[in-house]
Amino acid sequence: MDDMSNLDLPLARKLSTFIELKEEDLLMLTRLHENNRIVEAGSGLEHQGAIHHKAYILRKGWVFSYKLLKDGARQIVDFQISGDFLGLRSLLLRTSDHSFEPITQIEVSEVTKEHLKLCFEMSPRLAAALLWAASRDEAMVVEHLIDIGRRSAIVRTAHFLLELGVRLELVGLADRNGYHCPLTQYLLADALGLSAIHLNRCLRKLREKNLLSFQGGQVTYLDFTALTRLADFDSDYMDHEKPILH
Amino acid sequence: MDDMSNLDLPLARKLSTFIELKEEDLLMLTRLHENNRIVEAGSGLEHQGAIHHKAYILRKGWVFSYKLLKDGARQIVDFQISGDFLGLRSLLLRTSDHSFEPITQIEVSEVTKEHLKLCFEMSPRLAAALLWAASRDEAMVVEHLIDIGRRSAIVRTAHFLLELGVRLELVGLADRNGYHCPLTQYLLADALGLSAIHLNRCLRKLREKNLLSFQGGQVTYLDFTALTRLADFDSDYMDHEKPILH
DNA sequence: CGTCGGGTTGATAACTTTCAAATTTCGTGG
DNA sequence: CCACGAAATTTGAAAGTTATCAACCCGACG
Repeated sequence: MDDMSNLDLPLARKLSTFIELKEEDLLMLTRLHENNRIVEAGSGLEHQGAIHHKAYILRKGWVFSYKLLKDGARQIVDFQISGDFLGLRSLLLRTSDHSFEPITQIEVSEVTKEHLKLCFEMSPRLAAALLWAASRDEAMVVEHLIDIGRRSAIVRTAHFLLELGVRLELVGLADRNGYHCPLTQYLLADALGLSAIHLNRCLRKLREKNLLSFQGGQVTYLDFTALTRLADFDSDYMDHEKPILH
Repeated sequence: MDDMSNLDLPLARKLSTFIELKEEDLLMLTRLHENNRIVEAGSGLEHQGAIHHKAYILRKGWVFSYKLLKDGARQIVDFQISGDFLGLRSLLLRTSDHSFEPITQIEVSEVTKEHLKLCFEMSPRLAAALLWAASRDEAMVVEHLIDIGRRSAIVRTAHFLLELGVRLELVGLADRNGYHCPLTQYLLADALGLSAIHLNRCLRKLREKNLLSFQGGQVTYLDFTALTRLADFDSDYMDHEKPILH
């Protein structure tokens, strides 16, 4: 059935959690996924300040978006997972303000300005849903900001990993026990604004307290309730409702 | 002339920097500004988790958006100035994820879900421009994230104040000498993820180095070039082009 | 005049980074 | 299956940054 092949797309799965995707929306979604590429881990996708006017839908794999500072420090802004957009903003603004790099081998669908225009014209419902998804992503950057600004290193670590878990659940890549996570401690540290060494100690503390373990590419919740309590975790900001155009 | 009265709106001024506002756009913009309110400094506008489904355009004054943590700490996510949106996201998602509070007396125009719908239908150009503006605001939250995550306290302070200056320039409230700034050191500290005491020392250092002074509600650049160099400041991420729908 | 919010300063404590090095893990070729 | 090298993780010790606590100053305001 056509529906099945479409809901096979992580983005469709994500969107369909919130709006009922109609025939024309699924059609448009399929068109957005026509131009596919596979990119190997480690290759730069887009460079700071480069003019691209291209965006991607991440179908499979992990990516991080980051910015390098002139002193060589790196701040990771976000990790992207299946169903997320890459560089949607660079379609709207002249410069792309940060760079992307695949953590694993990834599969992406290229989305052009023309795609988006078409989408706005042919299926405004879908366009609104996409903007809703983008808006939701923004909400998570805000939470990330709060993590870094006002939470202690250990709380911050716990909170971030929980948040990541909820996102992965949305596309079926996590459950209440934990999830597979290909991040190195260096990557995670650069996301959390910590040194890798200190992060390592925080992870150890979380493990020793029997709250969460992050080993061998696997995040495991050891005591979910206690963990959310420690992390001051509240998934409300990811709560969902239909977007404005239904 | 009608144009003049419209460009008198800070939002119109901001948008018109990037797209040519046509008759129908200005008309729609005017409609968005029909329902006005004045709110005194210090009164809460919207509470964490409250369901509002209302947004505002800030016409005059300063607002901060923030989140309180359960341990009482406060992280300020952003300051809003003339022409900025308040709570646009709460129109799209069920919960508003953080609270707003006016710093000064403010003038706002209330924008409802219906307004936005109408806007999408009647003037998609304008709708796109509004989304562009929102996207631009998001880009600034990202820069703010980088400030907090990987810049030292003093660089962070300088960078943030420069960024604020550029935003104020867009609506005619700053020039290359500096700007009026009603923030207290406590507010600024909570935005930067610093203690007020440490921020105070950073400000002193910036003053002693003859880079920037922040006193008596006035930010003054003492040596703009040296300041941008210290702050690793690059306004590229705020660069502008026409939004996708022209 | 007294209070209050904001700003400033010093001393101390806590947290986090940096540097250096040992250990473990993992992919690859022998 | 084992050896090897590279990458990732872990630990210790020392240094640096930032927070916290406790005052004190100052101007606005009733």
